[in-house]
Amino acid sequence: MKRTHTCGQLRETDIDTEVRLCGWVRSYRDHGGVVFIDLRDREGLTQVVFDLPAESDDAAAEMYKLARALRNEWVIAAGGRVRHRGADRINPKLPTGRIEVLGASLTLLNRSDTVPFEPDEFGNVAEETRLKYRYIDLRRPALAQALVLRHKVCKTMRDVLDAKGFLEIETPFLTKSTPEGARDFLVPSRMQQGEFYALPQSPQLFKQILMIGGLDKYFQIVRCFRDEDLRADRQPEFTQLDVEMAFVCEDDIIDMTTDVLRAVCALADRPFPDEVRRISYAEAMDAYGTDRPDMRYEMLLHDVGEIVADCEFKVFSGAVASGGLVKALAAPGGGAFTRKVIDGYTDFAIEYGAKGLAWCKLADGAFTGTPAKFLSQPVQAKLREVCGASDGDIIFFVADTPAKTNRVLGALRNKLGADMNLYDDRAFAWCWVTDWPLVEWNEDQQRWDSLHHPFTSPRPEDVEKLDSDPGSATARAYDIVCNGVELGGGSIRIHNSGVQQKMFSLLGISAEDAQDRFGFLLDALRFGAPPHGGIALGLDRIVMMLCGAASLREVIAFPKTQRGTCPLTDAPAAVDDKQLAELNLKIIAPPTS
RNA sequence: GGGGCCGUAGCUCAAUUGGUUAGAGCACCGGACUGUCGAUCCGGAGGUUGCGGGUUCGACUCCCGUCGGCCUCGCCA
Repeated sequence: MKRTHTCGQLRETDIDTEVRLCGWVRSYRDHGGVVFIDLRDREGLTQVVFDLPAESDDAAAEMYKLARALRNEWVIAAGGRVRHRGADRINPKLPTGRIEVLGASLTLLNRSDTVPFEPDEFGNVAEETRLKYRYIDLRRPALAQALVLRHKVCKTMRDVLDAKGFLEIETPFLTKSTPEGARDFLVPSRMQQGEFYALPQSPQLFKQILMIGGLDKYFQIVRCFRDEDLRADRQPEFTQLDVEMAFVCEDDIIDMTTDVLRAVCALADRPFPDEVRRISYAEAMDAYGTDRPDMRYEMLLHDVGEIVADCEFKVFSGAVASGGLVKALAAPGGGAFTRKVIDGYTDFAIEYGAKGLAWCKLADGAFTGTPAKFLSQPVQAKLREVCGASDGDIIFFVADTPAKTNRVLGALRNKLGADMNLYDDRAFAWCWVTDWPLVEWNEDQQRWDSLHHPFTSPRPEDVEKLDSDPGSATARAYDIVCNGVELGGGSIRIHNSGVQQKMFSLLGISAEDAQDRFGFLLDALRFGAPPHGGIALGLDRIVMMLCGAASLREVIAFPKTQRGTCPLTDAPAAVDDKQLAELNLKIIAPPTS
């Protein structure tokens, strides 16, 4: 039964070799006197030919009969000699297209029912069907190749880090709920009834403990769990490359990460810059309106508050007067946008929370649009200059609270960039976002929230600001961003118990609460914790980007639907009463379905 | 929790203003064919139009509800 080659392997140099291939019938072409079988495995496709046998040869006749009976997705082993196809029979679409195997033996290993869909590159099968029959979908070359790439990415990450002296160390999946950040997945404990483990949102605290334990230079390719609503780029379980080092500062982590990413991009044949640009959080927000700027194109945001502060257009001047932010974005050539297109952008802005979207078209040296008549000539001139706009362009304005203005106009910039084809789809624009604020004020909860997480260190010179002016304290945090997608983030951690306690108290976590939830960390920090820091990279997103996929589901073997279900296994599902009884649990409100 | 799109044969889709027998391609079954390569040709079978209710002489089509999928805002690093 053993195969000698894969279906993607044979070339002209293999001509006259006796081979044996195993795989799935992707298609069959029965010409009566000759039968072609396209045999597929995860490596590729090879054509096997069966010629009409001599009448006297019963064994060959039997084999030929079987060859004619083969159907799609049946599993076979076929042996024979490799031969050239002949100059006029070459299939340039296949890497193996210059050769074929002349079938001399054929074993039917298994039949297949008629498949619900053909696992080929044509067609467009409903996602749910693909997930339900994932074993068929996985035969699709694109999906198989994404998983091959994923494997190679993981291997490269391990090789690079191993060469740098890192240790891969596993951390628990059954751990403690720390209700910071995302919602936890909970696991009831049988032995400690009424108590729950939580699946880790990340191994954050364990890797810090490893540093304190002296196992500096740790990494792990690890599953993380977050019970939040799904998106195309968000699954409830996802994989991180998690790294932590002791005795380091920001540049050490950034350099290490850059080396990893450079190797990963090289393996996928993707460009990676010699030097990754760095941009501060403040600059990113100012010019791009987001903390994950898409640098594939310019078209920057401009703060025009000062220019319009005293203008007659109350939407602008009113926003400035009440401490808001007025920003503008000039779209080159946007003067040609129809009313319908502009209305579309207005709806888009409203989706993101804007009250509306003001715009002015520039033509013949003048502004048109709602705000135009309230903007004096000098104001119009300044807007032109600041936005770098000229006749034929359109300027969009958003006037709101600083956070909302940035959110809306930043999102609009992304949409315009895509709609107007402002960048090459194959471009990769990397940047590090640095100098993050340590905390931000949460208006709803009336408290400070950490931007990164509560274990991120402030800059040493900013520690005292935790008391005086927390909002102005800068964190030793950094995010790696590519094409407007956050691919990872990390920080230098707090390694001083007192500072950590101060941080908790700033975040409104009482001393008792802190001790209850993070006591083990606070204890550990008192027993010789070295300075340390690290980063976590989103593996799924990196692979998704490298293969240009539109969804995480294209790079995960067994992903969940948007409602967190698995059509293959039908998870999640009800459990036996016996199982519940062992856990001393009772379902009090049965699902209303 | 909100907004949007979608659900018709195994798969991908079509079906006029609400109109009489719901069509096509692929897959499947039977047949033909000695160089195809998403083979071709001839024939066949295949449907509770997601589900439940309603309006109507008549519903794939309109209305209400419900289930499911995808995108997205909120949420989430």
